[in-house]
Amino acid sequence: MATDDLMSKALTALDEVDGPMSVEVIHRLVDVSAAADPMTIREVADLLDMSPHTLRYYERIGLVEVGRDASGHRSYDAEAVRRLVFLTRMRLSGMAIRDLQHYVRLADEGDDTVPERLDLLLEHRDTIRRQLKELTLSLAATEYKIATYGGHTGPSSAGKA
Amino acid sequence: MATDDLMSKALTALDEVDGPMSVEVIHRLVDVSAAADPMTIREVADLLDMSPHTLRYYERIGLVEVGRDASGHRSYDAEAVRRLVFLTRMRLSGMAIRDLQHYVRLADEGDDTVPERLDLLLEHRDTIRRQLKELTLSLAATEYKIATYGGHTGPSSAGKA
DNA sequence: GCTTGCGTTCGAGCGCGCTCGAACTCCTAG
DNA sequence: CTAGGAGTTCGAGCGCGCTCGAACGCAAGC
Repeated sequence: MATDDLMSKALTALDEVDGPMSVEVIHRLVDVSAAADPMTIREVADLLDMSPHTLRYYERIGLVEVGRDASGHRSYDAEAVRRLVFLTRMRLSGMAIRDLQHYVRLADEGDDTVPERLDLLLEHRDTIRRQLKELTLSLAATEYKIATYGGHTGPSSAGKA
Repeated sequence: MATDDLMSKALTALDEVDGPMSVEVIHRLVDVSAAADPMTIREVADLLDMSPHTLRYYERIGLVEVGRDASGHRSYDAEAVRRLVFLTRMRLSGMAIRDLQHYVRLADEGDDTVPERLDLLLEHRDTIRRQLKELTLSLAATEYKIATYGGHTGPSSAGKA
């Protein structure tokens, strides 16, 4: 499959900014959260850069099922983590919680719903593409404005304040 | 100035999808709302793809000043339209209303605040770049998932339903 | 003249996606 | 034995960005 294409695509998007997080992000992206053993809520929260509050919220609205350990604490297995990685990736690209609930419901209904899920994904892909275009325009507009203000349009403003 | 660069950049982002709106969008982008004479709220709303409600809201929270005609109706002059084009462009790239209020306040204070405005723009530019990366990752993830579901990763799903 | 339609002001309401506080349980370290 | 810290459940609250409804004004067309 064209996984390498996707990878290189993703990697080219990672030049410049951020730097040290690129590897981590790629791992998250393809859910190489490999680790077999269950994680605590804190660990998952740190991994996905979200709060434990939000993780509990996602569970309670039915986005993910999470087991408990002996003392009643949440225990996120590989499956749960995988799903959460996917969910946060979709959230980051603007998919509504409502739609994720729909998707998850379909996923839980089994293979019969693959076509419908595929449709949802294709639609979302188009949405992302539209967003990319809008953002690119906004970037151009912002850089244009920066130029009129006499700012240089360098790689980053990181070292300013 | 490097306006042509920005233009071609923006244009390359417009291939594929949408088609007929590209010219319109470019016009909006560089606020070639050229038209000298004032516009009605409906016209501005249509131009910017937003509701009259929202335009009134923007005015009331101080983002833009709008005059009235003889019968008390809003009359958007070129300046107001230019500002609204800019504001919606910033909104589309995720700048918070609060920040736009700040920016507008600075703009109304005169040229002394140009450096601070420049800072805000540089920061926003970086934000947009981060978003572009996140979105690109999400797109890769989505296409990956589509592939695992057996979908072809063509240019668009437009002709499906 | 009267309706229709688009505009006005004002304040309230809403959907989204968290976010928080209270009250409680459990484990661990000192 | 006790204090601290991290987890739990439950329901309520909040910030954002609109969005709407009510009551009204004005101007054009039948």
